[in-house]
Amino acid sequence: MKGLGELERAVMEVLWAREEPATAREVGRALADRDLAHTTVMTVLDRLAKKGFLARERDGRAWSYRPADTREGYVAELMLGALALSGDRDAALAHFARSVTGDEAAALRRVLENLE
Amino acid sequence: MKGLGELERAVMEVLWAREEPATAREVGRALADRDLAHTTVMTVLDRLAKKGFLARERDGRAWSYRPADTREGYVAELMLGALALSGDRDAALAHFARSVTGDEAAALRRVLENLE
DNA sequence: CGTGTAGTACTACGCTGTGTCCTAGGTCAC
DNA sequence: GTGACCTAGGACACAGCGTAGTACTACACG
Repeated sequence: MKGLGELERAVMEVLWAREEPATAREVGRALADRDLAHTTVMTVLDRLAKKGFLARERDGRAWSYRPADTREGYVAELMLGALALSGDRDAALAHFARSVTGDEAAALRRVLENLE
Repeated sequence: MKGLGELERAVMEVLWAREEPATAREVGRALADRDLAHTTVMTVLDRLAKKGFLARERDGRAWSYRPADTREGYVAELMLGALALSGDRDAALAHFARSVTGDEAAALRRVLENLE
């Protein structure tokens, strides 16, 4: 699992934040503050689709994009990727557990208890 | 927290695997199968030190390098970095907790219980 | 003492990934 | 048909990383 670039992540944010799929035009509008050329948005969308982060389907003449995975899923993937770099996964997990905030540790505990 | 490159990580592995600090020559020997030029090893060591992953001190004429952090610490940092990308940290943590193996979940649970 | 060995600093080059955009060309509404 | 809108594909710059050469310094041994 590779991390994404700055713009790529911003684009994913836009798509994760909507329920609906979006066209390049719409994503561009959502990123209006960046003042990007339309083709820039298209290129990024295209690359993200090629990398499997987005699925696309026709919407009239245009393509409509939607995330292939949830944001949480993506983050979890990244975390697993980091974990995989470790020789001693348990030790790394322990270190990690001690690094999150108390509230998060509690949240984690709750999830783990309800796991089965 | 940025991820490291292939060679950079390999070099870190070498240093994490030893108790003692090591010189460029020693690291090069440990990576003998890669058949790297001595200067290549030095460059990588230098970059890692500049990035803060290694600390170095004089050892005769040569520099001796040792990791600035443990491997588990590094992995935990990476995982936290990934987590920080999430809008909803708890949701991402939950997703993550459900992604690790059962044994790892148990290990996590143990750590979290002793944390309180 | 000279010469080789080993060490350092500095510079460089190619490849890949990412941000950025242009140009050329198709299509639909009016 | 003309304009608005869309796409595909190519392009270019910049950064990060793998890789290494050069130039210079210091020590050890014959």
